[in-house]
Amino acid sequence: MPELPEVETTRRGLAPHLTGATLSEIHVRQARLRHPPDATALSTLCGQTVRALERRAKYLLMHFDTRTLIVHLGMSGSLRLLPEGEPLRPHDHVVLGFGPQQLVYHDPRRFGGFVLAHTESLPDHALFRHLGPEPLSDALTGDYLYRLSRGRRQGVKPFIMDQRIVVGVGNIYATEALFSSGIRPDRPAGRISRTRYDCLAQAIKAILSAAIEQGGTTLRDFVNGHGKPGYFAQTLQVYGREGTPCPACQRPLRLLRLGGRSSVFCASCQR
DNA sequence: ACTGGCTCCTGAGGGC
DNA sequence: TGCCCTCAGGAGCCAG
Repeated sequence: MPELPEVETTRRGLAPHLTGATLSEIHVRQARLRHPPDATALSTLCGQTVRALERRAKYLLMHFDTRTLIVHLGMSGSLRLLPEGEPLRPHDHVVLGFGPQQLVYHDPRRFGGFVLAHTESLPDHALFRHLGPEPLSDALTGDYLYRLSRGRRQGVKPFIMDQRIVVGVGNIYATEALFSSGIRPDRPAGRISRTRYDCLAQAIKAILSAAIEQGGTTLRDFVNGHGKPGYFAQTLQVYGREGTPCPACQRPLRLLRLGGRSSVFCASCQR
């Protein structure tokens, strides 16, 4: 999935085409998603215009006249804009018609979905209430991570992947940011110095920003709003490269399993 | 309060 | 060729 850079890439690709467009029809072809789309509720958006397309964490927010349609891409989701009448493929679960173009939600693993919410109460919405700050905002600092991590024995990698701590950092970018800042993924979060958290916070921002610039990371099937892959995969230093030489010291990269997620790291460069 | 483990689902890839 | 196992970009829920 889509981590933050992939959702942001999708948002940037779609915004110029969807902003100001009026929804003409909605087809829910498969409602059994993690967040099941309610076809009846969604149909009340027909005739309304998209006022803005925003992102919060890994959620895409489609603001209509009276309500906001929240879209999550789960692990394998993508949105693409097609000419009306273009043939659909397997796992194209929801189609939003905007006159001559259609926005197609595709999600083989069905971990994503759609939630309709009242725009004015979005910050209080159950999906958003407990989310941490945006990683590219000034709220994410080394000092912030340092303070929240005190007393925690959990590994630093699951710690920075916890959306209550900071949003948008998934397995790929957590792995890369820890390599970049020289911190072992299994080091207890509470046993890392303020200085090293400064370095980690900067690495998270730098890597997410670079990934957005490159259109995100395509491992299997991520595509932006126009069906194009992202190019950050070629920039990845360690993710998915266990057993191959560390780009810095040439020693073989090792694999750990932390919180059920694979974590590649260099035992020599990361302490 | 934290933490790790399990779960939802489909598809790809490796070993035999 | 085919079968079975493991793993994959997320994240909510549960028990200890």
